[in-house]
Amino acid sequence: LHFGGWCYLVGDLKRADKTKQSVTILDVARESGFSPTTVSIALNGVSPSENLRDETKRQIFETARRLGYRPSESAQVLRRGRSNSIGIVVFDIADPFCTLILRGIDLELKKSGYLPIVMDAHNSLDRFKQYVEMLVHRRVEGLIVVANWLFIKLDALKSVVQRKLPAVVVGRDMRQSGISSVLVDNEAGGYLALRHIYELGHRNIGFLLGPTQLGDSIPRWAGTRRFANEAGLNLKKAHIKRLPDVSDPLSGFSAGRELTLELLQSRPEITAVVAFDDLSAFGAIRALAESGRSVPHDCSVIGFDDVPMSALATPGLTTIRQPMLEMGSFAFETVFSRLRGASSLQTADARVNLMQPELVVRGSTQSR
Amino acid sequence: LHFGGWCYLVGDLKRADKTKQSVTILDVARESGFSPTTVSIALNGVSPSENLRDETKRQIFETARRLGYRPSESAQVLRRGRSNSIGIVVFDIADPFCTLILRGIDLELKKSGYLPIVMDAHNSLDRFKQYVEMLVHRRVEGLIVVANWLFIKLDALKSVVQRKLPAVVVGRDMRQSGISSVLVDNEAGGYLALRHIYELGHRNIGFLLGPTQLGDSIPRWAGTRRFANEAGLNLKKAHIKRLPDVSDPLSGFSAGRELTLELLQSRPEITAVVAFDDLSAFGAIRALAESGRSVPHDCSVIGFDDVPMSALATPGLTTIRQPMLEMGSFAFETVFSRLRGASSLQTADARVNLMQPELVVRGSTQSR
DNA sequence: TTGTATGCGTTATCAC
DNA sequence: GTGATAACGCATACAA
Repeated sequence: LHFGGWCYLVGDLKRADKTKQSVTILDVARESGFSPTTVSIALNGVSPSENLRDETKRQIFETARRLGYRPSESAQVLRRGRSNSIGIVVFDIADPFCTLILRGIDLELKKSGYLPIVMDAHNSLDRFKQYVEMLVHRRVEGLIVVANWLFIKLDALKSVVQRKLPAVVVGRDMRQSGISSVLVDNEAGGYLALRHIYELGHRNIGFLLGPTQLGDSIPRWAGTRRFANEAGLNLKKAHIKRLPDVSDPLSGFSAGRELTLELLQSRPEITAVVAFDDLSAFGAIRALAESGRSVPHDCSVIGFDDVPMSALATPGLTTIRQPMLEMGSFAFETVFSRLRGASSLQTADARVNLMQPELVVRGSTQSR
Repeated sequence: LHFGGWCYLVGDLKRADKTKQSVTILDVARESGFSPTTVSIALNGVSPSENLRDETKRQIFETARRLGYRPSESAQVLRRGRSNSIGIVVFDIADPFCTLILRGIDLELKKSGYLPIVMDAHNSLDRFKQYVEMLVHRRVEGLIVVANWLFIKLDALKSVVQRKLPAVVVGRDMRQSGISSVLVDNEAGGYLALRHIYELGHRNIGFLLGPTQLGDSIPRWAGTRRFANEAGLNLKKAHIKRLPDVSDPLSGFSAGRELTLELLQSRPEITAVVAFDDLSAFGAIRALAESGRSVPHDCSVIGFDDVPMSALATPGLTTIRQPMLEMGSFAFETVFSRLRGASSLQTADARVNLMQPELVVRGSTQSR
């Protein structure tokens, strides 16, 4: 059904010259014969819409559909005073870890009708702060931060806290900033990793610890030590290396490689490496290959995260899986529930939600 | 400098009860003693702003800064009639290929002042169409599609074409739909891949071809055949396998593995595999390992794309690199230039921009 | 049950 | 050089 022009009624000639951008609620009103108010009420299904005659509603919907009417986002936002969008700042969109969390967020988000505004901080703290400010000024109604690497400045989110914006950080414990977090249970994961290696019969085990600045490092290592204590395993200092504090995301690989080379030189008796994460595990595997050892025959390696690559490498990397999709979905739900309950001013005490990790056994570990 | 309240002038009492959301241009006007018009002119640096007294400008800027004034996005959009945003639909945000292109886009985009609205289609054509419609209705001023896998429906972008929205597709040739594309030169890449393997002395070479539905497959294979012709190499049909048409992005790995297993069974004399892409190359490597062959000692493998994982695997994967960052940046520039020249109605003939691939030699290939 | 009038914050037009 | 005014498209209090 096609009309030539858009109905020749009063007032139309005035704007007939300016190329009509898009069909507004006024067009629907004129075309359907009702007032803009009635149209708005009917279309939004609000207030006294249940009192509208069914026939009226039908006509209005029909007309709107026929004209292809879509409400103007900016007009709605301006009028309602709510931006209808939530901000997402991801530390590194090229990091598969972040990417899977993003997808988890997206899965829930799309049901909610909110528009995600996602910004990629490129591993730069400056850019991160800048983007947070930008999003706050855009009046996003909530904020999700997807963190991976180093990221310590507690003040970077202060304007968010000040405005009591519903916010959550995935991958970092931000309690101290007064912001809720969604985290994997690093302690449990560290425990699982060593237990797996131990149960395979390994006793000479090298360890690649996380950078001191990274919040994950401490509990992960604590979990590992807890298992060692329970099992009566003696962790020798010379078998332990720590990844340096650097913000380059690829550094995990090269640092893992170098530290493993050192380890192998001083302690060639090692038959397993417990790496801080998958990236350093891949570095370790590279180092082992370079020093003529094969994985898993000569040495087992276990990682942490379960990035997609871990399943695709040969041998597949045994690792401790973080439930990234679930973490993302949960993060959104956290923000969303605060959005819903916005009226009842929840004190929104910053809480940390721990997700359970899971051992994924692949080809890179084998019994001794 | 802090004021209690926001200046007690006419009309203020009226709204003094409603909690003031944010500082508007009226606040700046009152506070600085000028009219909203003047403030707007000064702040935007438009029209007769050069005629404003320097002192006036200074005062206005100072006041705006002091009050922390930020213009309301929605009001600007509503008034100017331009959304100030461009839409980006990515086929699979969990695909590192897409992700790097996204970053390339972002690098240019952030300089431009446009807001990116990115949508993740999750490898679903339905969702893709839905998102395109959504973005069009949101009145984005331009559109970038980041495609990776199968994606053939030409009509999915028809509303974009109809509205003559500046648009570009990265990773797919969409000339037939009347949309410009940014692509790697697949023909050249296919040529480079085989030349490398050939120059290493391999003559019994297995091939993993791309799915028939995927536009990249044909030119890539054509390039390979061109080199074979020039070198007088006879491509034996039994050495050639084709990946199936499926849309699951991980299928490349498993299909690559299975086809390579078949290949090895029927043609054990093979000493090199030219894979369609990195994912199928990793599948091939897995298959080789499973059948007791080591890479590169017993068999060389070359991929295509250079996803980040290729550098991290052990051995590193030799591959044909697509300049993904550059492709992303170029894509944005294409859209942006059409945005700038919007007035002069460029017929915007759909053109295809080919980017040159590059051979990256790593550990997975070795001379025979 | 439906219509009128108003304002959200900004900018463009025009008058002074 | 600067300011009054209207309008962008929509939603709502209030009137009818």
